[in-house]
Amino acid sequence: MADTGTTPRERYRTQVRAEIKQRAWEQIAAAGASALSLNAIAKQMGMSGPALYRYFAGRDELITELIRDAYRSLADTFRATAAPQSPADGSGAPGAHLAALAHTLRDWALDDPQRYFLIYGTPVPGYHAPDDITTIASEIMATLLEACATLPSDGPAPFRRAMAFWTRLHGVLSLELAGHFTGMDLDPAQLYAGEVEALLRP
Amino acid sequence: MADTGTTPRERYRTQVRAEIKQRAWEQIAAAGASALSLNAIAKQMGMSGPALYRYFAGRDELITELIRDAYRSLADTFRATAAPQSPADGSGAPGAHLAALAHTLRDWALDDPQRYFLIYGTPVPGYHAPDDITTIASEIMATLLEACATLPSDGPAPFRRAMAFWTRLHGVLSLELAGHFTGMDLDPAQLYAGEVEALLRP
DNA sequence: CCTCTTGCGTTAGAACTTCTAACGAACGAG
DNA sequence: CTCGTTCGTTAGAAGTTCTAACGCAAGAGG
Repeated sequence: MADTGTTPRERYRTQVRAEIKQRAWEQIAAAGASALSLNAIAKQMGMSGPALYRYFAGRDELITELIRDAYRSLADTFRATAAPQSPADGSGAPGAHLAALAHTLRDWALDDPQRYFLIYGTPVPGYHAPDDITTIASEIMATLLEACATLPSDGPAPFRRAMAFWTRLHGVLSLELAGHFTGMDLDPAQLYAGEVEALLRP
Repeated sequence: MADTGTTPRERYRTQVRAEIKQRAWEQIAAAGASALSLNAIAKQMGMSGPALYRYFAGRDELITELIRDAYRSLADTFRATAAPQSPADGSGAPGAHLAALAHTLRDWALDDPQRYFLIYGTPVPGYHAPDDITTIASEIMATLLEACATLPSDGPAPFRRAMAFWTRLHGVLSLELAGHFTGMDLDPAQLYAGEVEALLRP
């Protein structure tokens, strides 16, 4: 499976890169992105520090790669979320695709909260993502926009609807993932579902 | 002004602590909380590294103190946001207090985005805020709840309304502050105002 | 099959970081 | 004026990222 690359060298290289990234994700899930340590990853893999620099130019490039993978993962997950049996003319349930996207988003975020925050969390003031990453970001937005365009248009314009969808769901989701709802006698899933429902009937 | 403490020693101590925190805020605003360096602060203040440990037990305690100050600042700013000339019986403009809180929140966040993210940004998996900080957090929530309770009650219950207020405004605000709207031909202030308006008429 | 270039992992070390320990000096209370 | 507390210092341990130089192993070309 997945013999990326032709030569044995390339295969080995991509395999090691993949393992490095996997350990990096484990560290990030455990203690956040700021606690990611190249040295610790190297030790876990049984090799000594600077060896990792054969695979990533540095900590920043590794993190950027993880951010790219996170965007890619969300974009693919969004794309794979088909409108459930809607006959392309938008009959069936009108907002089924949007609702499916909403629940896909929440599942994806809950699956790895720190991955979500790598995309939508606290920005680093100096940092600017490379162009290909912003391209993936607009892919995500495009998927959302398409789903909004299939709705009956007696409500707001597709773009306004998409922005409301994005901002409101991110609002609930990020506060939930950050733990701001704990001890508040509140079911985050229900709050989320309530916002989705409100979004589908304006 | 503000001669906190009686003895000269205490005055000097609180003054140095204040300067340390101020430099810390500058660093955080410039490069994010993860780039905060005690050594750099010490050098800026003309003293050598470990001297700061007389004033803060370590980096974590300093950051916790900054988080506390951020919460305190937001709570005070919220409390100071009076309902504009509403005669206590809730006549006048019904949602004036809520609208004022909304704009106060945005102004406060724009004034120092990293301070906002210190409260509502990416959480550190291991970290749990001390009890007094969660107390301040509930102060903020209480202010919001009170403002929601003065609304005509043909809409949702005050608690639901407060949650919608919180999550929706945080959704728009955090995405704006993180720069996710750049290059999107969209006025964040307008989007924000639109959400506020929608919040006031359900 | 043999060479030879390319790539990988190593150690050494510089420049950082947080943080502890021990020392000396200055300050203020008695 | 003395004496104890507090402050700032330097030294150093244990981390971190990252560069440089070295040796070895593995694949490519003759």
